[in-house]
Amino acid sequence: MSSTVETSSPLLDGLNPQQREAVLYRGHALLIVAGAGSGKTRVLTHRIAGLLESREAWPSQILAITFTNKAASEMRERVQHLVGRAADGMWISTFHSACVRILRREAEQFGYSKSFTIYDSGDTRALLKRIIKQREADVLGFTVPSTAAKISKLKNELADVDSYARQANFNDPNEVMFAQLFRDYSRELSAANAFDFDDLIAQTVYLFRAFPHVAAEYQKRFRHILVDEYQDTNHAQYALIRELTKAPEMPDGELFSAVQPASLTVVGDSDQSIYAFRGADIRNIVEFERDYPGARVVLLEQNYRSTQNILSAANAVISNNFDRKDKKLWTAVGDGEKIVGYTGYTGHDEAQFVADEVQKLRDAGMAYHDMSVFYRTNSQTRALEEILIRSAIPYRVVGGTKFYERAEIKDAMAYLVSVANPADTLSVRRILNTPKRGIGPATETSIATFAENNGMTFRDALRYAAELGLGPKVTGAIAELSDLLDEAYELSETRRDGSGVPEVLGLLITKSGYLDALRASRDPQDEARAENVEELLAVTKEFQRNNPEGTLLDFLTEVSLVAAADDLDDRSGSVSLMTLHTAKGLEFDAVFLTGVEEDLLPHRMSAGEPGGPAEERRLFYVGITRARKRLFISLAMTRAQYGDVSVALPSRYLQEIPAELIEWKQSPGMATSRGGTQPRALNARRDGYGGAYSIPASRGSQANKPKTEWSNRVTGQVRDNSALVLEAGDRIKHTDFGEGRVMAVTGEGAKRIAEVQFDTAGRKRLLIKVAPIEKI
DNA sequence: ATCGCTCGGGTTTTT
DNA sequence: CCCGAGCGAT
Repeated sequence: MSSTVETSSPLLDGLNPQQREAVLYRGHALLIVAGAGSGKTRVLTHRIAGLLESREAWPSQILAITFTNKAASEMRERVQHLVGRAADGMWISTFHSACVRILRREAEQFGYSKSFTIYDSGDTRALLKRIIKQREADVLGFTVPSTAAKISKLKNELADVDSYARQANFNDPNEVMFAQLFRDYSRELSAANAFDFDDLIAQTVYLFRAFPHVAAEYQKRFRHILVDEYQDTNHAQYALIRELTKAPEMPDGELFSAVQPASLTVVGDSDQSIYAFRGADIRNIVEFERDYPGARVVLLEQNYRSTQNILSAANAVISNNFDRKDKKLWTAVGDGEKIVGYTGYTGHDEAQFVADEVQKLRDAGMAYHDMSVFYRTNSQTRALEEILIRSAIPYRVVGGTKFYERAEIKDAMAYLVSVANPADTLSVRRILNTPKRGIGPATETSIATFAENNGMTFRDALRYAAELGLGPKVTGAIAELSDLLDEAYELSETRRDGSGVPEVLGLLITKSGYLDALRASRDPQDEARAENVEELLAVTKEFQRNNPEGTLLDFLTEVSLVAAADDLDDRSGSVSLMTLHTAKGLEFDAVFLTGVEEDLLPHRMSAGEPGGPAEERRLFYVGITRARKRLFISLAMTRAQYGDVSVALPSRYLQEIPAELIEWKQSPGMATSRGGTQPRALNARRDGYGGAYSIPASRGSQANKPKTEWSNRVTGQVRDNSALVLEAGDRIKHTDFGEGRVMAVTGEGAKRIAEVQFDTAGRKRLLIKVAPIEKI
């Protein structure tokens, strides 16, 4: 049914020929190989709008899948911009939320109830911990993380307990034990009416395979399926798409045989595949043409994001990966500035470089939120944060230890889950003695035993507190908790309309005494925890405002599926800090790639794995291609890890960037060449590296500056200068920068900032409260 | 049952 | 360095 969209349509304005082809092509399968920054979201949204405009599809017949909620809402917004309200009826969501939506509708078909809850990796770990202990599997060397990883891997490959057991070697006690653990885990999950992350996809595939009439419903409904970031799909996700793009199978043969399979559009870039560790299979995209014979392939190579210098660096790096389709990004915008490189003596030194450059960019008119700092591992944030705080640069860490992973938030959420899904024993156990009610492990066990003996859930066993033969105090505490959960349940049932979720949460955290316990605690951290719980209450109110019809279950689902990048607020006036993984799909005017060292990038854990170095190179490539105008690459010669420092070597990938593209403010060679105070071993190992970097002659003056400029001594001690009064004209002494004169003081209270002209280290902004300074 | 101490172990990336 | 587990004291 190939009707054509007029070539004069405004949908095609400003698109290059390849983009137009990708928008206009009509056929059963289309692969858009989209290099970084080549306008793939534009192509996808215009393609969707074209389908609607030409009446080839109703909104409800379109399913667009992304990996993050952020990408999904961005896509929805842009489609809305093109077609207005018609966007409302479309499914634009992540793999996970699309599957939750399907599973909630169909749960009863296969023995779940629609009130199932979703276990995050923390829940999974907690459950496995109990199971491993019960089976005493730890003596065989089973650990929670390794077991969790193995189960996850199997589920991503669509293996279940039975299929694992069938091929397991029963002479190997480890395999027997693992099968047992896997079985226990699966049993506990279904008893709790819960799915873990991997189940959401895998169970949907099972559902479709076991119930063809259910599958047929979705196969008929979705006529156009579009998948973003296809290179990051794992086997289960691949299988899900395959199921959805099959011709619907009818119980009695011919009736619907006229229904064609849905058309499939996938967009991806194998050079940006960085999730192999999570089961992503690059073959899904590489072999797409074989999977879908007759598929059209469109290549998008023109880049609309970065300068040519940045792209040339990216091209040069990625071309070192063999076994890839050659692809060269190019741009019409010109060379732009050179990449700036810097080698610090320590991680702190490197962080100071970042802070200084950030401030320079800001002074030149760039907004903080257009800059971002990337790193390979989350632990690298600490040094960066410390310096950014001192320099009074507003920043935010995206991802990392997330709000919803904090213990107090998980506690509060466990209360909500206990109300919404009483079968979820893990949650009920979690709140059983939180806050302290005098219910210890012994009592918990006797409740569990009672539940088992009487064939009821743990939650229901709480109703029989009196029959457990416990002391009056404990019995009363259990009954009180049970009553509270009942009361909250009643409330959630009667307030399904508007104010339900915040009211239920408010009731639970106040009447349980949880909030009061935090407030009354002597631990100063608990004050912040109480604030976090109140923050969660604010989140529920916000949720209810946005979803007046939203139920408690909807709220829990939404929270379970938020990802790191999702909460990135583009308009916050802060520099964002994130891992290279989180950075994928984002772009910034200025990007700082930090810690470009061996053992970090490539990370030492993956350097030895097959395909590891290639994947790490792609990660580096992803980082480079996030930058629009300015790219900074930095490393340190020594890196602190678990207390002591160790020598760091420049990453092998650094040498893959043509020397003429980088202007080193301090190259690895320079950093060591003046090394009177550097340990000898540091210089000795550098041989063979120094020569690879050209030292621009015009920058020679940099190297002659006194060493104090980038002192590597940064004290770790916490200080509080709240009492220090400074005003313009004062002389001060800084532990790192030496002496200087205060030029101006701005800000109030704890946020007072001094602008200081140092005698040798240049001009800096310092947060007075924490800066290591004294008046002289 | 709870609190606070010490000791030992583990350290990649995350929908 | 930061965490959780385990232990002893209250």
